[in-house]
Amino acid sequence: MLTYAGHMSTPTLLPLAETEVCRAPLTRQPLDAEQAVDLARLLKALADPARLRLLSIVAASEGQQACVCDLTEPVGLSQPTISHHLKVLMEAGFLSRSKRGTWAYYALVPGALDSVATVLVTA
Amino acid sequence: MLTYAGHMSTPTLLPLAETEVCRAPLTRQPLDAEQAVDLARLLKALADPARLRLLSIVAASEGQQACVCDLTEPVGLSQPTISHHLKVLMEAGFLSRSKRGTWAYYALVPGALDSVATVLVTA
DNA sequence: CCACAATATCGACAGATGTCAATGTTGACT
DNA sequence: AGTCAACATTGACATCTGTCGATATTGTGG
Repeated sequence: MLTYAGHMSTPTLLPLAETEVCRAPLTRQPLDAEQAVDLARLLKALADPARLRLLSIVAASEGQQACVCDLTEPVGLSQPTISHHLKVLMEAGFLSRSKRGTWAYYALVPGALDSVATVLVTA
Repeated sequence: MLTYAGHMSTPTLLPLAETEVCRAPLTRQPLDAEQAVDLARLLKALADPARLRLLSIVAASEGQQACVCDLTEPVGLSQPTISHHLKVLMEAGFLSRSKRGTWAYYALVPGALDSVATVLVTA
């Protein structure tokens, strides 16, 4: 689904998180090489302090969305660096981008973080 | 607790996973800089295909433990590289090591993966 | 059309990371 | 003691990554 107002960017790369939703916890049976690479790609996207803060700030914002100008100051990095991190999170499927006027609003992709959490859980 | 048979190695670095167990999901409120660095450190330890496979193989092994010689062949990397990855996972608090004779048995630290999963979950 | 504001992209650079071969350590067994 | 097996550590190397300044792109408003 994931229909948003405004112009929805079409990511050139496939949303990685989606390919990975329906996996059993990694503690149930060994992952093969391909599954490991896919999951590692998602975790790599999350494994950065700035990106984690970006995700949490977006999640805690009004309407679960925020524009770049709202994110630069609290994280304390330059605007190009923030844009870079947002792109990484988008390509991994954790964020979506909708453009309204000059502003680009980033929002959490529902279920993306949860699918990673599900794979990690031991139960 | 975490009492194991055999000689239990005492990691020189504090088990990072433990410091991080009691955090609310990152989507509830923004993480501060320190929390972000801590969580990123854990995710970095997980964000590698070889290490994910190591974790899953250990978890699926008899008694949730395996020695290095059992891990080298299925992962397809050299023994020093396997030892390196196991060390990373140990220092992050995901694996523990108990030595019996010449063999070093690695085992999942109960709850370590789950605590990361809990932080990631959206609910 | 022209300036300006918000983002994105590019190029460069320092530092981190994954990998292996070589070597060191430790314990078992004769 | 001596040898061998399992594992850890070291050193080196290529690659990846995070960061910024500079520049390009796109949309707004005069």
